Amino acid sequence: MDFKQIEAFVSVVDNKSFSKAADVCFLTQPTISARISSLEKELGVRLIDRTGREAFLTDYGKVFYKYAAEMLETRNKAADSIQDLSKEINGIIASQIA
Amino acid sequence: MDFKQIEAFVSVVDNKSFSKAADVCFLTQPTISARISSLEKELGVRLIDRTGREAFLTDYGKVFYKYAAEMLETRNKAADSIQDLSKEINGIIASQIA
DNA sequence: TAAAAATACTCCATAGGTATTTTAT
DNA sequence: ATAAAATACCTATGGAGTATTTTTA
Repeated sequence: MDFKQIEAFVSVVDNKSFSKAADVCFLTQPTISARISSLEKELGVRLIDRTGREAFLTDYGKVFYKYAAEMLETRNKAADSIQDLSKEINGIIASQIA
Repeated sequence: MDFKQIEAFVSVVDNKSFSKAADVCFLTQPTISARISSLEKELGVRLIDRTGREAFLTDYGKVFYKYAAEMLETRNKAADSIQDLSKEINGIIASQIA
């Protein structure tokens, strides 16, 4: 499991389309397809049903989606926390020099 | 940010050593080094202080560690939930056939 | 028939290993 | 002097693109 796969999955779900997700992520449609396929292969289940014009979640996909959102959120929070601490520490260092 | 990097980080912290982490993860020490370095480069801060025999957390590392643990936990829960649902559904299908 | 996804293929980047050097106790 | 991490280097895998085919509404 990989953040790139997770991002692709969430984007496909949010956009209800592989090609739209590709546009939003600045990637090509085959790249999105590959990421979704490899994620599904890894989990051993189909997450997205793409028979028909709209891509929609399978039961597995519904379960996975909330974990996916949580993982992305935690990752973003982690990066933000590090940046905040970094600014704080740099501020302290700057005031020591002055 | 990448689950491989996160796993390496957590393992180094837990084992207080790059080489022990490598053994535990069935990888080589340079691979662990590379994963830690790339994670630190990405975040722009040092997570682990490796002056001295023991590898220990920096202030940034302490902050990052809890998010790292949470991301791994969520990932594992996601995989488990999918496996559980898969077994449940397969059970239902099996009983339909019988 | 037109749209959206899948497939085939090619290429390049990077991940990971081995061998070695550096560093710090 | 020794143990641990860093670095250099090489290779192979796979990630991502383009072009094309398949599918289904």
